[in-house]
Amino acid sequence: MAKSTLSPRQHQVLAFIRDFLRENDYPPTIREIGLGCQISSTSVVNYNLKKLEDDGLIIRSLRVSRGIQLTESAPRNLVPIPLVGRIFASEPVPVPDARASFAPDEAINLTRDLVGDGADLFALEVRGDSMIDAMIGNGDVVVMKPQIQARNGDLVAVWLNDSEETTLKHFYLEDGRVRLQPANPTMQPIYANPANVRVQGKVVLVLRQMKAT
Amino acid sequence: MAKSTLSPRQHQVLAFIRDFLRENDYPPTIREIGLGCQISSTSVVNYNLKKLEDDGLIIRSLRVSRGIQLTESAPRNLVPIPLVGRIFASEPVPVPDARASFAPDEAINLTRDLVGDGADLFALEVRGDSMIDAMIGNGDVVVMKPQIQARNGDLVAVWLNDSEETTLKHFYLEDGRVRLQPANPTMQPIYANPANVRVQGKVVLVLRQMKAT
DNA sequence: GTTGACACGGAACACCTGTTCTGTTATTAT
DNA sequence: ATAATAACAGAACAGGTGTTCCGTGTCAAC
Repeated sequence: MAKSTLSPRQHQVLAFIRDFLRENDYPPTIREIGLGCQISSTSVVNYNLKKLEDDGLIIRSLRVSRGIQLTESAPRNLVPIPLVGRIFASEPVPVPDARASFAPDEAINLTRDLVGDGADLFALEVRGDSMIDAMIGNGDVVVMKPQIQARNGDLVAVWLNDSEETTLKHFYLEDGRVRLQPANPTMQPIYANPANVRVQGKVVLVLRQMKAT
Repeated sequence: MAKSTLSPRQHQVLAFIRDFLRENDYPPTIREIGLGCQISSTSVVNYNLKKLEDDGLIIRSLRVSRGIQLTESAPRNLVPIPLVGRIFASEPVPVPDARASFAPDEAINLTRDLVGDGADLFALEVRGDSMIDAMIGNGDVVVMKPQIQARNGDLVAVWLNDSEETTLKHFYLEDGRVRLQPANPTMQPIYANPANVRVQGKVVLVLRQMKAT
């Protein structure tokens, strides 16, 4: 049922479905396929679709309009990441609620190969030059994953209780104290008491967009 | 027509469309949306869909069954940018040929709202810490647009003839000489003779991806 | 109180859509 | 020649589907 030679018609139909899907984002109807492939009868289209399904090239949903999927079609690889606010040195990171509703008009879409599954991720726009020792400047966008605990080496956003500021540093727990290492290797680390630092999230990705020309 | 706050219903509908699309690869009908969102009337679904369309979140094809596309996942929104090589301080930027063939597995896909039209763009991976005064570190990826001339304020990759190195700086032509200003405002500019600098391209975007957990 | 916008329900309509049935034509095997 | 099969056309049907019209209730403004 799987392997057989495709007739020219079946190639034509398959190609049409691909093109149609690329153009419209939804599959064609039987009659639209007929129109696009110069097939005057719906039964003939249905006939060839059945062949394609027998060959495992498409999957049909019975009695469903436009119920055609390409088996080759890749899973959706765009992940919308809500841009939930800004990050200042003088304020804690505004970590969003677990399932807070977000306005997708304020979202950044990235491919799955960049951010993986993308669950729980959120983005913040950096204001001010206070993160410069993390090589992050004014206007940069940081994509973060909310988490309370950090592992050694993670670039995390931490709130320092006594100095009352947010900073982005590489996190190391060693000898009972926390070393916060700037990403810029020419700068010196900060040492802090674990009780004094509150990890708010881990930086997954940094995005800097230049002004339009 | 574009800017408004989405009602909970509209969030619910939008989320349902996303989930349905992920599950079936084709968009839902109005009645399927109503079923999935506990909306008993098709007119109400239609009403909310119209709102979503007015907000630019979906695109509807009139009188077409399942004629709904998410603007966020429109295929035309994705721009593949070839990752053509690495950039060292000690070598000129490897600007690619106009239409050199590139393997798609070595490409970065970004949305059009980030990089615009995307024509001619190419990406380079930065090696070494020599670009730190531009807030660009080892492993960062820079997306560049090839160009010979720069406008004041552009962040450009330039090759310095006499010191024989590549650097990323903000470009200013003033009083017959070139001022190369580091993006990091705490650092001092370099002044150079225009004959000594060769502009190779303009930085459009910087991407920094953290190591996987 | 009245008005108007907003969100929703119900019903009806016309068309779309998948399915099925009956034929027709050309090719190939027997 | 005859039969079988593949590929196609046309028509008809039942149900799906988008659209539209007419309501109801709520809420804030005036």
